[in-house]
Order: sequence, then C-alpha cells, then structure tokens
Amino acid sequence: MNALPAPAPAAGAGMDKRFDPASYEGKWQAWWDEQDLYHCPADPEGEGPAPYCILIPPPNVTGKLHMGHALQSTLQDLVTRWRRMRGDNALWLPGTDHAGIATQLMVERHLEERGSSRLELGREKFVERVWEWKREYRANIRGQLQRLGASCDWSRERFTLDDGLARAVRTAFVSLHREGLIYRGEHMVNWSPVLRTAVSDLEVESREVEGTLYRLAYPLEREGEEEEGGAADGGEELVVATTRPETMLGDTAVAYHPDDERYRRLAGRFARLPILGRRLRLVADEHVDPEFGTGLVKVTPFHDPNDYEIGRRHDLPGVRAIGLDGRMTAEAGPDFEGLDRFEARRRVVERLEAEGRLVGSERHVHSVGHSQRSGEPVEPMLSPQWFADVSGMAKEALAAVEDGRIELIPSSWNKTWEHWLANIRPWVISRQLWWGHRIPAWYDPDGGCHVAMNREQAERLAGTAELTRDPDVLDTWFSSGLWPISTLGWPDEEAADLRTWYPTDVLITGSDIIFFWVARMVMLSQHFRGEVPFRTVHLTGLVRDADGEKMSKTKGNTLDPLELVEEYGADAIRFTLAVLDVPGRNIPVDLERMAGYRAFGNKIWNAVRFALARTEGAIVPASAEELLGGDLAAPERWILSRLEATAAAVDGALEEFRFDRACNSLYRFFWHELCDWYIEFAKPALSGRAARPRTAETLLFAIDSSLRLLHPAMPHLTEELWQRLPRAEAGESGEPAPRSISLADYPLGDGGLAAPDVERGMDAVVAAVQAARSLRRERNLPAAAGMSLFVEDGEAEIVAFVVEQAPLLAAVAGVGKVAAGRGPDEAVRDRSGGLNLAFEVEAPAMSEAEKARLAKDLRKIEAEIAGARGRLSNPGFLEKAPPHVVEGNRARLAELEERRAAMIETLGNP
RNA sequence: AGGCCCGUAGCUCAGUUGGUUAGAGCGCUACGUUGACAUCGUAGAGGUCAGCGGUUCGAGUCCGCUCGGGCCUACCA
Repeated sequence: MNALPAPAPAAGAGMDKRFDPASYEGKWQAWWDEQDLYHCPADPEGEGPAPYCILIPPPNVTGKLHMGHALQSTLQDLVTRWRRMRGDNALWLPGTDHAGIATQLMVERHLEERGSSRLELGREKFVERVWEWKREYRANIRGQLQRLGASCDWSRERFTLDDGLARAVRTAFVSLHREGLIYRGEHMVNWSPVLRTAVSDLEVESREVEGTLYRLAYPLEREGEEEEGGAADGGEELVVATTRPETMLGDTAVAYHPDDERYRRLAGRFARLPILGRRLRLVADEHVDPEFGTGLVKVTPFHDPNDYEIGRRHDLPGVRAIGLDGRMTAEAGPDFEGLDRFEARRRVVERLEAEGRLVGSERHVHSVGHSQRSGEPVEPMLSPQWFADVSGMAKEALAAVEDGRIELIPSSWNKTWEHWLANIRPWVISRQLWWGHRIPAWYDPDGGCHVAMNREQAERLAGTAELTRDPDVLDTWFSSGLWPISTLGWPDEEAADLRTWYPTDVLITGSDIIFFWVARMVMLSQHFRGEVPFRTVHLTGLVRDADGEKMSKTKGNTLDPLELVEEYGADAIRFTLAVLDVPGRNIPVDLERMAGYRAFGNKIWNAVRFALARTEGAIVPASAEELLGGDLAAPERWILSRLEATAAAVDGALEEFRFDRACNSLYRFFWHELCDWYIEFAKPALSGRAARPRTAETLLFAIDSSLRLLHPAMPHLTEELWQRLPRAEAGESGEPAPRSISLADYPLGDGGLAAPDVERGMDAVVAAVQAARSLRRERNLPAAAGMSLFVEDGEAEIVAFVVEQAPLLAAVAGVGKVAAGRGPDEAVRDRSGGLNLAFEVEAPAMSEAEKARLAKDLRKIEAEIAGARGRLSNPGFLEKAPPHVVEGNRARLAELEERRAAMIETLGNP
C-alpha cells in the first residue's frame, strides 16, 4: 500500500490556539476522496465483513441541497461511519433523480428567458438540453454533499436515467404489463392544464378555497314529452347546486338519491339544460347527499370524478366541455368556445342570470385540488393514460409493516401507512412530458399496442416495422420506486452488489414522501425481489426555523446549508441536526444552538491542545488492558469508567437511531465529565505536584476514544485531532493505527473499564467540591481563603475515599485539609453526596441572603420529608409498591433528615 | 369528516415499560482571566409539566373530555 501521508502535521506539533474549521475541513474531504477510503468491495459470497447499506434518497438532479437534505445526509453519513467503524462493509450509495416535472419546468423557464421554448426546440433537442443541465448540476449535488463530509461510495453513484436504471425501468414495465398490472385505459385523472399532463392523486394537494355555491334552475320537461328539442317552458324547475357553473356545459343528467321522497316521482323524466338546451336524464344515485343543497346534483361525467362514476353506473353519455389546455371546447357552444375555464365561469353565470336561471348564490368554503408543482386547480379530465394496479403489491407492503419485516420509526406512522395502502387506487404512471423514461410501448397502424423492451422486440411482436412509439414518459416515482433494486444491479439477479447488499438496512428520509416514494419502493421491490427493500425506515421531521415556522422562500426564513458550513463549519451543522432529530418531531434549527455546538468543537480542540501540550513523551495506550495494568488511581479509573458507560450509551442509542441521545451523551461526557472534572483533576498530577500513575496515558486514551466516538457526528474535527495524537511507531507494538480515524474501531463500552465503586466515591468527591464552591460563593470568600473539611458522617468506605482524595479537593476547591471526624462547632454544616460535611472557614457571618436561601431550602426539604413520611405510613404504598421503591423512600427520608439537621445546625451558628 | 402528533423553565426542546428530588442548550443574574478553552469557568435565579375529570399506594408519563397548535388522508356537488 502506498498511501499518501495524512496531511496533518506530525504528532505533537503545536496547535493553533484558534479553532477554525475552515482551516481543515476541505483538506480532509479532499484527502478522504484521494485515498478512496469509502469504496466498498462487493462480496456476493458473504465472505468478508457483514454488509450494511444505506441508499440515499436521490436529490433532484437540478436542485440545490436544502436543510432537509443536510439533515438526512447527516444522519445517513453518521450511521454509515458508525457501522464502518464497527467493522461492517458499510455502503452509502449516492445518486440523483431526474425529477421529470421539476427539471423540465426549470429548463423550460430557462428557455423562456431566452425567448425560446420547448416546442421551438423540438423533443430531441430539448431532451439533449436537459441532459446538459443534468451534467452541470449533478456535480453540484456531489460537491455539496462532500462539503458536509459525506462518506458515500462515489464509484457507485447512480442517476435514475442511467442505462442500467433505464433497463430496470423497462424490465419492470414490461413485466408488470405482462402480468396485467399495467394497462392503458381512458379514465378520470387529475389534469394540470398548466403542465399539460396528468398527475397522480399524490401530486394534488387540496386547499381551502372560498368559492360560491350557485343555485341553478333547470327546467323539467313535461311528463310524456318525448321528442328531442321539445319546449319545456312554463313547467317545473329543478334547482341544482354547484360551485363550478361552467361545467354545466358538459352536463348530461341530473341526479337525486333513490330514497329521496321529493324526487322519486321524477324517475324516467328529463330536464333541459339551460343555454345549450341539451336534454338531461334524471337518474337516481346513491352518491347524492339528500341533505346537501336541494338534494339534486347536476352530472358532468367528463369533468368530475364522482359524476364520472354516476355516468358509468347509469350509462350516461359524456360531453367534453373543457379541453386539455383548460379552455372551453366547441362542445361548450360557440359563445364559450376558447374561453379559459375561469372566464367561462363568469360568462356562464352572467348568461344564466340574464336568462333567469340563476336562483341563488352563497359564499361557500370548500377544498379544491391544486397541482402541487404548478399551483393551479387541477381539472378532473377523462384521458387515455397508463395505469398501474398496485392493489396486490399494496397488500404485501401493508403486511411487511404489520408483521415487522419493516419497522417504521416513529411507529406512529403505522396507522397512516395502513390507511393509505388499504385504500389505494390505481396509479396513473404516464406523464405527458418529454423528460423521463419513455414508455416502452409502440402502436401499429391499426392502433394495436405492443409493449416491449425495445423497438426491435416490438416490431417482432407487431409483425411490422411501421410503429410509432408512445410519446409519454413515466412518472418519476416509478423509477425512484425501483431505486433499491435498480441501483444494486437488478434486473441482473446475479449482480454482485445486489447479492451483497440487498435487502438494505435503513432508509432515512423525510416523512413527506412516505407514500410518493417509501411505499412505492416497498411495493415494487417486494414484487420483483420477494423481499423487503430495507428493514428500518427512519422518518425525519421537517426542518423548521428557530420559531418552529416552516422554511419557505416567500417567508425568507430559509437557511442555506453551504452558507452555514462557512459560518459554523460542517461538523457543527451535523451535530446540531443530529441532536435535534427526535423521532416524530420537527427540527427547529436555532442558529444560537448551532453556535453552541461550534463552541463544542472549540472545547474539543482546546482539550486536545491541552492534552498534547501536557503529556509530552506519552503515547496513546494500545489497549484498555495495557492501561489498566498500570495500577491506576481513583480519578483515572473514574474517567475510564465514565468513558465506558458513555460508549455503551452512544452505541446503544445509535442502534435505535436515537441520534439525539447519542449526541447528548457525547456532549455531556466530553464537556462536563472529561473537561470539567477529569482534566482539572489531571492538572496537578501532570504538573508533578501530585503525581499519579499514568495520568497522561489515561488522558490520551480518553481523548482517543472520545474522538472515535464523536467521529460519525463530527468527522472533520475528529480526523484533524486524531491524526495528531502520539502513537507507538508502527511495528513497535501490535497493529499499526489505521490511516484514518474513520477506519478505526468504534468503542463499544465493553472494555472492562466499569468501576461502580470508584464512581460512587467520586460522586461524593464531586458533591463535596460543589458544596465547598457554593459556600465560597455564598460567603464571598476569595479563592485563596483557607478552608478545611471534616467528614462527620457517612458510609465508612465513602468517607475514607473522600479523605483519600484530599489532593483533588485541594486542587479544584481550595480545601486545604480533609479529615474524618467531628469539626468545630462553628463549622458550616451541609449534607451532600450522602455525607455529613462540616466546613471550617474564616468567614464573616452569614449574610441575610444566605440565611434566606437556607430557610427556603429548609422549607422545601421539610415538605419533602412530609411527603416521604406520608408515603411510608400509607399501608397501600407499603403493600403494593415494589420493595426497591419503598427502600428508596426510606433512604431518601433518612438522607433528608440528616440534611435538615445539618442545615439547622448551620442556621443556629452566628 | 376520519386518523396522527404536539402543548414541560423567558426561548427551542429532552424526559425509555407510571416510582423517590422534572433535565439540557441558549438566554438571564453575580463573580472570576499568572497559559487548554472568554467560542471559557464557578455559583445562582427560573417550572401548580395547557385545563378538568378518572384509574392507581403513586400520574409529566395511562384513560376520557375541553381548549390551543401542527400534520396526513378523504371529500360535500
């Protein structure tokens, strides 16, 4: 191996006092890339380390990474780095999505700005143009991910329109078609007049709209009146209610509920459509709500999904009154032809009013489906499209979550999952766009349709070369739905990657695309592989601003991850996002908090700087055993025990994808145990004032382990610092250290370092230190003022432990003397850490403020004593509460009484 | 209309199967700088856990209702 040397300075070199992430983040990103550290070998026979795989939710190729991507990428990278350090063959497979509508719109807009258009270029040239854009933007996404420290295997980068993926798409299409699950038909679909394409139900979002409910009077034909076009004036009128009067031009019937007594007599009769004079059948249909409006519904089979169903049930004709461009057709009559549908609405109302057919109108709030991409109301439209019947696959997907083969995190999504899949409807998979996977279907001159992998096959099937290819492309989500199998090599069942990594392990994505994407992947992957595509789905919340508001460009509260990288460093962003990821909650990104985690980086930087400067000559011990062999004193055993507990907590939290807990444990340990206490305890030992065995090695060991624990969350900082740690020369003892911290072992918390007794003792020492400091502060004693501590009572072992650790108390609390036994009467007494403490101080008398505080504490303690006594004298509690709880209460009561006695004694002193 | 989630310190949020004293970060107050870090340290203040009722020896935690906020799905022409 001729690895490039790590770009960091040699161990022991002086560190800049200034903590500046920009000075090293880019350097390490480049080095990781050069070293090709994250390339994963396929291992189809399963001979090497356990496989682990995460597939990136492919960002839109023309997009720019936003905070949601930053969040998800951070978590994916965190898991990948963690599994890699645990020894797995951990693959994070990157890629991008061609994003049909979004990308096409973007390029069209661009052309428009240049006075050109898609139609002017023509299909072929336009698609070529989009490919150019794609090439330009793909590099952007990659660069942005790298700036966040992503450890993807870039050699496996995929794009949803790659040859391999295109083959997967065609194979899936042909196969589903052969199974009868994909079919072409003319059905009611959501049509976007702006995009001029059909969109699926999921691409329609309903918005509350304040509209008008118009009441229209349709003349009823006289009974027995048979001939078409007969007059109907002077007779009865039927009043129907509608929010879309323009659709009346496409009416072919009026419906009422079959049980509606008011209208049953109308069976078999006809009404006359105002303006156009069309004859309308009267039909009885269950769908009509007799309570709403007049209980009569105008029926427009071609422009309303419910009316379409009514039309089918009653074999009604349909009239296409609105065209694909959202304008009225010739069928709508010469007065309206060519008008935009909303203009037509105004004109129709005017006209009806003039004809006396408008009998009322009222404001009416209702929800209207809008095209998610283009924003305008969708037009329900009868249109020939390709559909996928996914009901069978949906059942399987439902079962996978129900029986636990797939775990959704948080599980509160289970019900939503179930509800959607149980009520799934056919999926419109064709789009009238140019950018995407073209549907592999060809038509012969007789209109016969031939679905095949390619033109040659289709020609063979058709027996003619005179074929025209279907112009439509597939819904983008059809190809993303195949992502778990297509990226790994399917349809080649023997593909090495597929055999190595399928099924993948965890999917980390936003909950907003659970149906668009997650459900489709589960359905399609299970269908073609007979196995779930991933075992766990970690659904993240939405990234919000610090006030919990949704980020949006119009509100101007968006954050750009790359700008944040410049200001705070990638590691601070990663840590912030990871610590805020609590299952089931949104992620309120607070920049002050991010600044706090940048400060955490500074803390780590300086702790290492301190350690390197003060442990000259020492090296990181090769193992915990070696270190323990050195007859360590209490502070060393304590910090190692705490390190062990932290490692176990972090690893456990990561197993459950509780990134917040993992990060909080690390933060607390590094800052509040290692820095606040251990380093302070180590100072006198390192300076030789109170030497202890192997303090330097212990500190280096704790730092080395901490950096490894922190690495998945903060890869740059930890690499930078870890490379500086002094180690044995290669060959001197055991294996050489890996090239990069990202290849080092992850501490698991099973190193035999736990020392519960030492922890109990140290807890008492810490409590005594805090009591001393508190007293000093309370009485305004200068740091230099002498202070002695008498440990008057407590568990014998703990008392002895604290007395033995007198040098620590001296070093961090200025306590000159620590002894067991009764202190002077005038000492200040406290009960802390299970010990009765008496501090002898040369102090002015207690201040009024201190007296007041003590009195307040005393009241609180007395209330608590009363509570504990109450519980302990309650027979129900004694009988039913578990013994350890009762015991805990007894101990607590005793403790409180000791504490109260100490306080009363202190209050009694002058 | 149905389903889901949330309401805890000034702010943003933790709080594992109900169990003794409800935590963190930021902010706030006071004090502190002869070399790890002022991107710091020490000591503090601050909460009737939205409200009401219930289950229980015991409820922030479980159940019901009310109020407030958010999300998802479906839909009323």
